[in-house]
Amino acid sequence: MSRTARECSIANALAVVGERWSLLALREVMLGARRFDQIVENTGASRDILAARLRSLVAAGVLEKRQYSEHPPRHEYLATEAGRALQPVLLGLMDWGDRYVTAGPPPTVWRHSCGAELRPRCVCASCGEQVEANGVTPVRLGDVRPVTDVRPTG
Amino acid sequence: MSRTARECSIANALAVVGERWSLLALREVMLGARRFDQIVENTGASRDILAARLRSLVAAGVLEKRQYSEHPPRHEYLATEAGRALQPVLLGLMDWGDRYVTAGPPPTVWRHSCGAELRPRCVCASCGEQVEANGVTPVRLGDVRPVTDVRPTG
DNA sequence: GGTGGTAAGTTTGATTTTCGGACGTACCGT
DNA sequence: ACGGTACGTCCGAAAATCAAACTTACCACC
Repeated sequence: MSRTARECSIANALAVVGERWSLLALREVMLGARRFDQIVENTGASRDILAARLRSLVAAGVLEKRQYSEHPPRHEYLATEAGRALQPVLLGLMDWGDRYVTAGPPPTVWRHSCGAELRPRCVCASCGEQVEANGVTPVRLGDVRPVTDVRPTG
Repeated sequence: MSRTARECSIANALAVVGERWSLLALREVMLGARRFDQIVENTGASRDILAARLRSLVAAGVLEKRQYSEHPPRHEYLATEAGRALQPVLLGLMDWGDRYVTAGPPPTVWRHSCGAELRPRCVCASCGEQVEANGVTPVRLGDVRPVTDVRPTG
């Protein structure tokens, strides 16, 4: 594994949702595709990898697995509060992808409860101003320290 | 590769910055660690993988590679406008990691230009209200279509 | 002019992960 | 009994990742 790394909540967050297919699986659950085969179809992940990802997301408390039929046994995946709290990350990625990667118009559009087409903005909770990269400065940094393993177990 | 997948800017964004170490490398550049050895030390990535990630981020227009010394030849990496535009994603991940993953106090703290400790919030650009997961509904979804390759070239 | 150090990678060979297709299990409908 | 659906697991092949050693290019000191 790695020798040293900065102690950092970005790294910690990515250890939980940063592996391939994890955020896309969460996206599907948020979009209402809650069943295994739908998530496979809509993400394009391999069945075994997706099963592993869903297991680890459930273990991390991001998703919840619920049985909605006993005969036959059928399950669905729901976002927990922690999972719903990732919405800003998904919306941020979508907005960035719309602007800098996707050619043509945004493939997916959301509506906010105010009635408008949702365009997410990142603002400072204190002053309400939009956060610009040059208006933000690190004031305390996590230490760089020896690590044995950066990655999630499982 | 995969058979089908949803056309989606989240997936497109992740094809550019979703591989392991990419966002952590960008984090380091944002924090002011612009040189190769610093990024290796602070992320914990292998040198060869990091070199590949930096190459692909430069190719995608997220980072820029600049020579700051000719003798000896030395280089640094800077965030482009597209790279700086990922700040909300990094802050969103950090905030989520602080809340749901990292034990104890936030390892890294930023200050906003207003003087306050930065706490990022995701709001609707139209009404300014904070975006809650249950206040957002998809109104148009990208098609699920056959794909040959979801991943970035390189 | 030889030794040591720094910076930015590249090479190497072993390990780990991912891939997609086939298979398994449990049930339902006809 | 046969076909279909849902939710995975298993398999061997292919690709990605790992850590350490090596390379190149320069500078500083003795």
